[in-house]
Amino acid sequence: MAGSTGRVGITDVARAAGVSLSTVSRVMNGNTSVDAALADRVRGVAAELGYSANPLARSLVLGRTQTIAVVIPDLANPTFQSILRGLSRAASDEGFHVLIADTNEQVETEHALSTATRRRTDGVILCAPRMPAEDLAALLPTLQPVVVINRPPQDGAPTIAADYRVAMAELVEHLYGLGHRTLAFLAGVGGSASGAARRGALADAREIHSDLTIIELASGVDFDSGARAVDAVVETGATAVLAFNDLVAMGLLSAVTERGIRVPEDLSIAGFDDIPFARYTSPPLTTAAVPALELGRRAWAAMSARLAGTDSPPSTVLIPQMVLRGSTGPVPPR
Amino acid sequence: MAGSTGRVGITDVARAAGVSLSTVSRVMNGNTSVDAALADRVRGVAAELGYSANPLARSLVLGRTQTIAVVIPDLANPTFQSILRGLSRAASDEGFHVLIADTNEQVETEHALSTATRRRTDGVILCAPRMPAEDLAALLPTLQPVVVINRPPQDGAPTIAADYRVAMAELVEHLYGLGHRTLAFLAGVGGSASGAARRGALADAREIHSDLTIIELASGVDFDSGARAVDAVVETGATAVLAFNDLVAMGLLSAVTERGIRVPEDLSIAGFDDIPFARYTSPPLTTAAVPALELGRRAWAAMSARLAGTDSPPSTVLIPQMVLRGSTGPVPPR
DNA sequence: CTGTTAGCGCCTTCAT
DNA sequence: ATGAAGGCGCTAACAG
Repeated sequence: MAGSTGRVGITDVARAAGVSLSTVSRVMNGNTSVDAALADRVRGVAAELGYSANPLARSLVLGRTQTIAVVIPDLANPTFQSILRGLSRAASDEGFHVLIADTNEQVETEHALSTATRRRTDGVILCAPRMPAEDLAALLPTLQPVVVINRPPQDGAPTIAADYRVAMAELVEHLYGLGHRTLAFLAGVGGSASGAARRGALADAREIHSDLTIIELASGVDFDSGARAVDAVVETGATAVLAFNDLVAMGLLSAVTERGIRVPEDLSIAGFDDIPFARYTSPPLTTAAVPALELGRRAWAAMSARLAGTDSPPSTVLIPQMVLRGSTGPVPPR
Repeated sequence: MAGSTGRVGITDVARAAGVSLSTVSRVMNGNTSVDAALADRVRGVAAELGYSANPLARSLVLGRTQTIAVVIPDLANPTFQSILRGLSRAASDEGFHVLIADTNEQVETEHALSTATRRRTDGVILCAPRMPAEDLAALLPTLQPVVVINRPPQDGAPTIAADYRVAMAELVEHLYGLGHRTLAFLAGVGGSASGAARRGALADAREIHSDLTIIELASGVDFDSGARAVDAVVETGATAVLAFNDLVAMGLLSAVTERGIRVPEDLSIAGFDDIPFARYTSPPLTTAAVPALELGRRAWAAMSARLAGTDSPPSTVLIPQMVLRGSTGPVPPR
């Protein structure tokens, strides 16, 4: 293939070094059964010609690509960005490449996209919070090896998740402790696993505190939906708000401030996730710190273990840490 | 290969349909020269067996992977995130996959990483703001097809860039118009192309306004470096600050507010980029809106054109729009 | 219109 | 220790 493609192939090296293809291949793969002197010569020639093996051809014959796929719902969401970053760096440290698939919050495309990316990679790391449980269970076997992020434990796939439920419970207790008895919950988009976990915590809290009212309000998962919820929130008469995430909290905080409502004097607002910006709003946001970077790292570690045949824990759960900042305070006197 | 790998290959389909490999291949590739009835039967069998062509094998023989590589300096930077997102969605719309390479701000690894990713893809989109110009020029030919983001026009590679210079000039004029005569510039990390552009605008401004003093201060490109710069900024006696980017501006804003310095009454602060969070600080940040999503889209469009053999403009420049918010105001009376 | 025959570039038995 | 040959799964001439 000499000059045909412009790229130098193993054939060129073999010819230039006066050896066979196999020898070059062996040398390039560090096979020690090659005479040291010969090996050196081959390496010299390879270096001189700037040769390195075509990864595509290697992938085909070896059946591995040194690449993994990461499927995430929305590249614009800071939490997924952090997961991706943790993942990407960890994988890169072990010489793996990362193919990203942003499903753009379209649950319908998740199946096709993960299947498609799987075929060009050695495995997929799936972050699909809203895929129905049965669909997920049916999809997993076709994706092996696969690791799942932020879903309950699964059969045949390691799971890395943050415990949204205990974190939410902590947040509620925090507000209850401050004297709040009427809470609004900006519920985010329906059908997500972490949403169900949050809701579970709220149900528990209502059980525990009979004098606690929590009003669930529909919302999206971004700034705008938080800002748009302002009227609905005010109408509930709640003295504190649990936002689905920090984005929603920030949107609400901004809209509420424009209305002249003071936070936390008139209204307490708690976010969720602790995205990097949460500490820079004013007041800074009280929230639950989901360890997204670590989630990403662990997801890679699980994948790496599966690829190596090592077995890893079937399910690891990270506990978000509540971080108290200025956006929550005592219930206003009435 | 029937059950050997567990995957169904073209051979299985051919056998099951009682036709040759070529026929299956033709059908799967929409080659119309196949008898309609036969084609239907083959499609039926393929569907039944859940067959679809192995992308690796196709890549090897076709010489294309339907994948592009994106090299970016830091996945944690909101601007690069937006570029990536715009890129990823545009590419995905045309059926292309995206391999990401986060160089983690290590200029030394940019060369190796872009070369490595190039070999598994059909082209690379390079975002390497701090790579020395000569290194870039030398690297480009080896990466073809390649498109470059946020660098001056290059030989043999389309360039998509925002005009940091005119945007910075606008910001300076804005502050000058408000009466500010002593400005501090938080200069970011040295050696970046956009940094040079910013500095150029500052030099111009000093030419134009002989009564204008701009003091350059070292800084990083993130929150912390902005916060850390607070003492140095105060020492300069500047009444307004041009931060390298919104991150730095937000860090400074936060630190300055803690000091009891009021923004913009005591000090004006301007950011750069208009990241999504810039409008949610308090006061909201005056900044220059770099159209990062659009940068990403255009970069893909340029790549797509090169891949198709179409020619695209060798260099497109987008003008950031200044957006005036609350963090800048009239110079304080003295 | 369909089947047969070469590869794509590389790794890996199998001989020697 | 080295070379020759086969094949990874697929597409693209080349025949019929």
